[in-house]
Amino acid sequence: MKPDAVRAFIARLAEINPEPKTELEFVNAYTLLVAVALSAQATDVGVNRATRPLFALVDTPQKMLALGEEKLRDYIKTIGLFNTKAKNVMALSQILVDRHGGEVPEDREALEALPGVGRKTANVVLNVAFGQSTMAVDTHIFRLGNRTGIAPGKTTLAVELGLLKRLPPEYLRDSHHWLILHGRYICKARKPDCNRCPVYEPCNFPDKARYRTA
DNA sequence: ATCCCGAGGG
DNA sequence: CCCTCTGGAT
Repeated sequence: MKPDAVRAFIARLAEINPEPKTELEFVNAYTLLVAVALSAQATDVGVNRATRPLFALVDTPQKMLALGEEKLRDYIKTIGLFNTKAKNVMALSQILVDRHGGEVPEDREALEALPGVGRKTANVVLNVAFGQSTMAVDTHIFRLGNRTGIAPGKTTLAVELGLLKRLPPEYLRDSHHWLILHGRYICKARKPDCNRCPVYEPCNFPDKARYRTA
């Protein structure tokens, strides 16, 4: 996609949703970190359903350690990969207490050193909790990067770097939300809703006409 | 059967 | 690169 089309694409999404926000529920940087760590291969709706009662009681790593892995597992049983996630959240909470004064570190290296926290999760925390213009590439953004032609790439890292390079800087920080929401509700994996698409014009999806039926 | 705000291990 | 972990929704 040409630079002008990329700008038109993102500017249109910005126009529709001037103040985009995360649909994951959280009350502070720690609960955001936990929520994102729990979101692998799960829907936001499913994660929120599990974390709502949890975060009402547990909103610090100290409280998580006091809760214990068994009880945490009960809270997140309905989310996929719950066993690994429960272990990771406990281990990560212990590290926050031991090495970071119970706070969520504000740098990528320290975040990615936490168990269960990779580049994508670190990027979300840096962006949402600390205001950095990172681009967290999840399943939706990876699909959109390739499907629309904004930033094609074989890996999530390639798509991330492509987006960082091609998106206008002033739109960078919020683009994470615009793209993810567009992917979730319009440019869906199975049946992209090209009829309701606000960026049909600049989009380079080869099959877009085929999905505009009614 | 496929997808959902992935990460870690081999 | 591949595989595994995993319940819930469609």
